[in-house]
Amino acid sequence: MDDTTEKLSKKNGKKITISDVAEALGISKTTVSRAISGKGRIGEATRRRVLEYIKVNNYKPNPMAKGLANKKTYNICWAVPAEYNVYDLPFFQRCMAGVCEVTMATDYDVLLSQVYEDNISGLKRIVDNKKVDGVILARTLVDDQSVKYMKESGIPFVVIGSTPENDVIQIDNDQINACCDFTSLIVKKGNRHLALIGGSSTHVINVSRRKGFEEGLMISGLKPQPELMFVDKITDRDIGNAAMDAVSLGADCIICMDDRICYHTIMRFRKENISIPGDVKLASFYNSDFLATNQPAITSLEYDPKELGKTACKTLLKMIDGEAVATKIWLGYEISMKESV
Amino acid sequence: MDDTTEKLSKKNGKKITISDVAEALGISKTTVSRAISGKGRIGEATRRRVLEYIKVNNYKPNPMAKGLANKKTYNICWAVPAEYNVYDLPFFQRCMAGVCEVTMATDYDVLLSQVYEDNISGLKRIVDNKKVDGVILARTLVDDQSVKYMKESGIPFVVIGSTPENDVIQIDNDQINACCDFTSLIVKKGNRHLALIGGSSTHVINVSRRKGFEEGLMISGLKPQPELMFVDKITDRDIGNAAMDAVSLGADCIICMDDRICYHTIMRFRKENISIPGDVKLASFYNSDFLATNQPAITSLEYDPKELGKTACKTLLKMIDGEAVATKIWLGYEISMKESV
DNA sequence: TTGAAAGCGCTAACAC
DNA sequence: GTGTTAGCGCTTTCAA
Repeated sequence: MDDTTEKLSKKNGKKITISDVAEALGISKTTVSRAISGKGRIGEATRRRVLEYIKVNNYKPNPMAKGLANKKTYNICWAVPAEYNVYDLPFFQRCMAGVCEVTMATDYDVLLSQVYEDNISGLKRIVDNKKVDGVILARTLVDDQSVKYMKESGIPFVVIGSTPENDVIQIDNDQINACCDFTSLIVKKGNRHLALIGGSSTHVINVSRRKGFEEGLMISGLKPQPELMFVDKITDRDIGNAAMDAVSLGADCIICMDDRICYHTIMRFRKENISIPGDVKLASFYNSDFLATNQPAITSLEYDPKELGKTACKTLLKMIDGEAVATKIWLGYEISMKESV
Repeated sequence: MDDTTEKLSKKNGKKITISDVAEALGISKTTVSRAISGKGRIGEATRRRVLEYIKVNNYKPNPMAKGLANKKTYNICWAVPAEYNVYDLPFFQRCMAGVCEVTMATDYDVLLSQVYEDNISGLKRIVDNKKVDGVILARTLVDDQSVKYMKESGIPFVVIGSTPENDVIQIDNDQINACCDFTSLIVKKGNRHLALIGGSSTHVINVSRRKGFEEGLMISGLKPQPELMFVDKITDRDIGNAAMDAVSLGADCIICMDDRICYHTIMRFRKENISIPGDVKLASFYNSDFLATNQPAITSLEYDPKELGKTACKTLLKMIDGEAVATKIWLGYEISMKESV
């Protein structure tokens, strides 16, 4: 934007309004509005004249006024967990990048809300204050306050992940099948005693992964061994201990539910001089860049978080426009076999 | 909120407006408005009656209408780098948490904008569309388009970091002094050949850290050795190679400009069987959770990113309210000596 | 101390 | 095809 344009777009230092445009062109505000929105009948000539003028003069409609008039905000809410660890970060960041990429191509902007497992007041405020036209919940819990609240609120929303609640639009990778496939493939590689180390079972994703793991064993003709399944391991200490226990109990391969668990397992093994894959094999249900540079390379299940974000956002935008959408949208996954198994 | 309140707060399923409140109380909208805003004269009795009523009925003023009337949006923009390699950095997330914490205690919400080094169209759109009352730039570049654009725009903004541009409100840790202190302390520990590995010199922070490093050597009576200073190392490969070169050139200690660099250095050394601190010592100019659990613990400089976010946000809010603020606000740092040096 | 009325910038019936 | 008019929900003079 050069200086000339800059100056033209203001009127005594203030932004120009639709009235200024109308007046300058000697037509009514309605006509200008129609030219811009494309709604209603309007002569092709006038339409072009208006469009040309607003382009030259860099006129931008005021979203506040527009919002007030048609009861829309042109904002969506990206609700991310406030409690997370570094290892979850890449996931949410990539999802968010997907969301932003989609909104950039539309009239929408993204309002941020941090939600806690036990405190969703931030989300509530944004929704109650009518500051957004829809919301994306970045993760789901087994018993999820945000989901319940959003259902009551009546405004469009989607979740990234799955939920037991009915009638909720969900965008997810098919965790159960993915983990089932992954597990059975590892069994095919000759491993018979698979251990599982997982995080909090308040998270739907952890429950699903565990389920997939068990199914994977079953279809391989193995029985899940409860003593080799360690769940709700939150601290790095607990994770490390679970890993050591798995080894003492004779596990030949440990599957970690996520990268954080995998990372702490590796650290503990390094400390205890347990070699991968010599003493025990190792795999992870999710691969981020953290593990990407590890030695040895970790066998893992890979998803595309950015695509999740994009799909979630596109779906939400459709809902806001009143279009029908599928309740459940599944995205793919890839299995990446490496030296660690 | 129980069901009764829930129902009271709606009128045929729609949110109640200021008119509804006025009507119900048999007073004018003006009076209701005054009771809420606290501006203008109003009888104590009526004021309390109104406040009581809106509380019971859960009335929330519509920010769109409010915004249109007094030309405010009650949103601020949090502009973060969109580059892929910063996605995983906890730094920006923690800053953001600070920003959100502050806004939560006010009427403001946070609008997100991803900015690229060479493309700030997202920021421009948000500002041009008047969707925010102010913006926080999460990092600064040596030649920063966003800063220049924001200066022109005329709307309040602050930067986290430093900038050569004049009259820009900056919130930063004193990187130069911090890195200088840190470097000289490491020299005092008996190290004579310090290598530096740094990221892009388009970032102000990297330039400052390098400067601090050089000053630290000088005040310790050492001369910076150009061959031991590796900058603009972006990819994990380049970083690893620089680290290997530093070792072959006889460095006794390597200082990494940030965690990502430190992480990749560690990974490479692990691969090449170079021991820390046995073969070479290692330190980082910034410590995040990345390194927190590393073995051996990494000597590092520690900042408080959340505090940066909080301070930046508070400062911006003051500016929006027309208060005067200091141009440069310095936050502290701590040196944390660990086994790696 | 309170209220009537105008206006913020835009949209959408409803006329013409 | 275009304009008039009445809002959207709130704030703010200006009177009373």
